[in-house]
Amino acid sequence: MDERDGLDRVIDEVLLLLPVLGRGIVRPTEVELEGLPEGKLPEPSQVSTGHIQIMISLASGPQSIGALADALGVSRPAVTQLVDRLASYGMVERRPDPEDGRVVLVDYAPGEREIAQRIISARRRPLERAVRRLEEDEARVFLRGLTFLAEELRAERYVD
Amino acid sequence: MDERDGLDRVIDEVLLLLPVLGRGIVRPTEVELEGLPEGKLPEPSQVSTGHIQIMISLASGPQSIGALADALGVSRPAVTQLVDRLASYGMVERRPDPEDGRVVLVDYAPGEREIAQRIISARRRPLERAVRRLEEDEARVFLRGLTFLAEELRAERYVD
DNA sequence: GTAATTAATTAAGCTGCTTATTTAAGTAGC
DNA sequence: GCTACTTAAATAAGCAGCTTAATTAATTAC
Repeated sequence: MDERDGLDRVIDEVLLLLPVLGRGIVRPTEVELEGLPEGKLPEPSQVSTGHIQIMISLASGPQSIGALADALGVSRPAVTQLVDRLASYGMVERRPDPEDGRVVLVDYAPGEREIAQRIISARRRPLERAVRRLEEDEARVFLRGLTFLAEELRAERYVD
Repeated sequence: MDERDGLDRVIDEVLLLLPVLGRGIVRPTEVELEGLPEGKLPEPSQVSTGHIQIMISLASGPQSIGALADALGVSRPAVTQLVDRLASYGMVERRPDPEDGRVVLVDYAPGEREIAQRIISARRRPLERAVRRLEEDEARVFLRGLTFLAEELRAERYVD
């Protein structure tokens, strides 16, 4: 009884908190170029979650559009669009796959790898600050909660 | 040293998980009307986080557009739009404020309060399942983590 | 009673996603 | 070696949710 109430209250609070988080997470943020070579990115460069996910994925080597779509959990056209934008920033390049003429491999443009790394770090910063306000075992619990939530959301979506 | 590594790994995993969550949270979901009076909502009714937030806010009485905007953390025009849609579903109504002719009060349409309640419950379900996979004290830690994250994201945004 | 403020709406525009369609390249069957 | 199927990506059209800037209407201040 007591436990139900306690959990229910927590659930309600999370329910109120999630939308704020969702918007904060998904919304693009201006990239601070502190210390970056000027002119590499056009001034009002905005980087969204999708862009970050792609940059992270490319860290393990060139990827096809399809592979990126699967990694991001979005459709192929969505990735085409995200890559278009990153390419227009000069951040990534498209290359034909020598082994299969149909696939397009996406990779960092020359020298952009470490710039991407710095952008990822910037994006990671608020998250890092938040997690560091927790003890290590608490942080693990936090991650577990997020994982559960992602699983349940996914399950809900595919119930149809 | 060891702790840094441990936390860093957790942070990286969260970084990868957040976009998926963000999309899952923000994206509208079809409302299952099981047991609801037919015809109340047009068939392909989609309810997004913003709509849910408004429905929850209205539980504590009629609210002005401005109050809702503050509660949701979005602009006034955004709320106007969300309310438009909910009104088109017949879920809410606009009413003039007798005390101030400029403000528009938003309230549940007659009889819609409990329907809203059921929609909120449906939306709450995956979240509830996720949280119930945690112990109560873990759930509290989870909520704390989310709160910290929301705070840090907000701080980041207003640093400019 | 004119001027400044405030609340909401309208307008225009952008991002990120979707599905359906098209184009191009690879694979099989005969 | 040509036709037919499949597969990868891009293009097209469209929608939701947000933004800022401009407009309309009501209130308050002097």
